[in-house]
Amino acid sequence: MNLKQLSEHLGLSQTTVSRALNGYPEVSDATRKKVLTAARLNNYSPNTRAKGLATGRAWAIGHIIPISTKHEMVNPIFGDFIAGAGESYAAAGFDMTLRLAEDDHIETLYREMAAKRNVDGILVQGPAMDDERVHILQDLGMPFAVHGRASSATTAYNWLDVNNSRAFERATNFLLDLGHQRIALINGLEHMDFAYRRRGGYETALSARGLAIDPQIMRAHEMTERYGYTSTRDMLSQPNAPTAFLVSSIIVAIGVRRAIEEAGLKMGQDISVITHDDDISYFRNGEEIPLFTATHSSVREAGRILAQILIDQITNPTAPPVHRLLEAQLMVGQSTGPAPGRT
Amino acid sequence: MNLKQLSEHLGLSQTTVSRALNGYPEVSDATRKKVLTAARLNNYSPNTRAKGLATGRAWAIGHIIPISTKHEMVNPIFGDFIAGAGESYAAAGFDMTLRLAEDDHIETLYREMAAKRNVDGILVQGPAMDDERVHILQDLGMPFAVHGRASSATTAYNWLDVNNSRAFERATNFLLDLGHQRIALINGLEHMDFAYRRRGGYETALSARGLAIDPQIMRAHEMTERYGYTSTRDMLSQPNAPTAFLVSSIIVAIGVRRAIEEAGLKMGQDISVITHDDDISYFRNGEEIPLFTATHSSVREAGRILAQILIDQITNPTAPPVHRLLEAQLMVGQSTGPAPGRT
DNA sequence: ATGAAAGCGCTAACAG
DNA sequence: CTGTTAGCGCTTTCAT
Repeated sequence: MNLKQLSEHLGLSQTTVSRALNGYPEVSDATRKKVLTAARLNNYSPNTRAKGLATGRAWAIGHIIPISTKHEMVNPIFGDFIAGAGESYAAAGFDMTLRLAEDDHIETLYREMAAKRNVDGILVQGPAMDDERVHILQDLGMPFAVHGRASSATTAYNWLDVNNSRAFERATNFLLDLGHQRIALINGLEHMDFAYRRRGGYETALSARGLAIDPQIMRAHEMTERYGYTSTRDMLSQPNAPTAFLVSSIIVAIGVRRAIEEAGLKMGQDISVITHDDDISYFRNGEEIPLFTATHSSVREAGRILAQILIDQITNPTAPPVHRLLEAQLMVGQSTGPAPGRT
Repeated sequence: MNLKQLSEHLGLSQTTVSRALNGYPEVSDATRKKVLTAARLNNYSPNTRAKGLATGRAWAIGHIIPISTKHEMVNPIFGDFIAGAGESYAAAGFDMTLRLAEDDHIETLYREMAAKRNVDGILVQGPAMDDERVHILQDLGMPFAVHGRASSATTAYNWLDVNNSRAFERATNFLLDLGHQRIALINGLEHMDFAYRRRGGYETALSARGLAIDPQIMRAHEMTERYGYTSTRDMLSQPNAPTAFLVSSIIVAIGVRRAIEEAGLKMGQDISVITHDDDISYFRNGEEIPLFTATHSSVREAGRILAQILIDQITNPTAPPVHRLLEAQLMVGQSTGPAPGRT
């Protein structure tokens, strides 16, 4: 059933029916009611492409997932984020268009999407320190919003981020307060913005207490379980082994915990571990790992907010960019114990 | 730059330019060459909505993710699957439209998508035993393909699945050959088709050797780490505890392993564990868990194949439905050890 | 308050 | 081989 058929069925013009359906004021209440019920009864929904062609809007938001670094997709927070974003999109009548792209084709893809006009805006995930995507999108005049921040960008743009440096500074202080002197940092790749900031917070806390930054107990790598395992095992076998670990991802922490167990050490007794991740979707039902979580309850909420920001931008292109910095909230679990000999 | 502008720029009609671009044979080679280079130089890409409106095709495939059971999104195989599907889509010029839906709104959503005509087909993931989606889509006349199978469906449809029952039968036999008599099954929710089939394979193998099916050492639940942990701990504390575990997901296996370690048992020595998952994306860099993997190398390949099947169906709607059953390949790792006292 | 008609950008008969 | 023309289904002036 299309608009023409519906209008013929009602004995009205397409115009009136369209206006009634879209809430224009110049339609009488009686006709509007008739139109709305008829539409419902006949299972009428406007054809998105026709509507888009007429309005110059695609009614879709693009999410581009880089595939060269598997990282993004596998990240357990990914699912929650797009679940939240999807809620906002659905409420506003937008679809979510997913595209997978090699890192080195990203610019071509953006240009193509802009030309094809099949998305009204793009949501950028996992920005690197000097992320080029921000510049490209600004260039293209394509509305966008970033989950995280791209430090290199100079002009204003829409973003939402967790306060990563503060979170790691507080986590480090927390461990220092417990008496730890050797705190290892097992970080993500530090060309990524979030990882860079996390390291900054860690170093700030150490420096503030006059402690040295020791590269021997700092690691940065793609966040896999294996990475957590090997780096922890490696550091534990060093002469001056760390007594605490600050871990940048819950996935990595699985490996960390395994290495600790294999070394015959007891979590929360011989050793302390704090894991930071934006969300805990993977372990939602397990409380054994202490966590920072964003105060806005979860990454899902972040997705919802950021998507709304992008929709607002699309709806009102002249409005200034918006950004939100969420504070992480410390949650302490059983495996965060005091430093050895300080029980 | 749109078609009109491009054609004016070239001094040709829109028709000729369109034909040249779309590879129609009745265009001279000279003109085609001219058109193609001009298109490239001017960064021309056809407007998807206009093209869709004219062709009656949306150039998009829908992936609907149920959100009531978080399960789907979090599942690590999810990412690989859509990565593979995305490749096929991109090659054929299709976009991927993602929608999140509550389980109980799925029919409404399907009807709406069919009416809006913003997807040409739907890819169904994670089918349950008596999945209604197959029937609804057949009803709507919407092309679709299923990753897995919906056992209840009587008419033919497109699907691709791993041979779950054979895989679990072989895994069970493998453990039986090692001398195990008490093999626990830690399965997914058994209203899901894959879990139902897996249990079938397990029971077949036991029955073939005249062993009893013991509900005491069988579990079925949402596949979380905690579930693996608690159910394993529970079963290990039973009087006649299992000496081997057959686990239905790599995530669950993390919990299983933790419970085993906590019980002071040694993997591959006191106890055996076999984990089945369609893919190993999460632990791609870790070899410590034995796995079945689909012979087609990975779920990514499955996504690629199934997407292509769907595209073929859309392109040629009269062709009969296609299905593929992939055999799992047994891969044995260090933690699959002999039964206790049989070294 | 309602309708007629133009047009969004493209494809696909139909002509030549 | 190339061009003219009529839609695809909707929104949106412009009339009435």
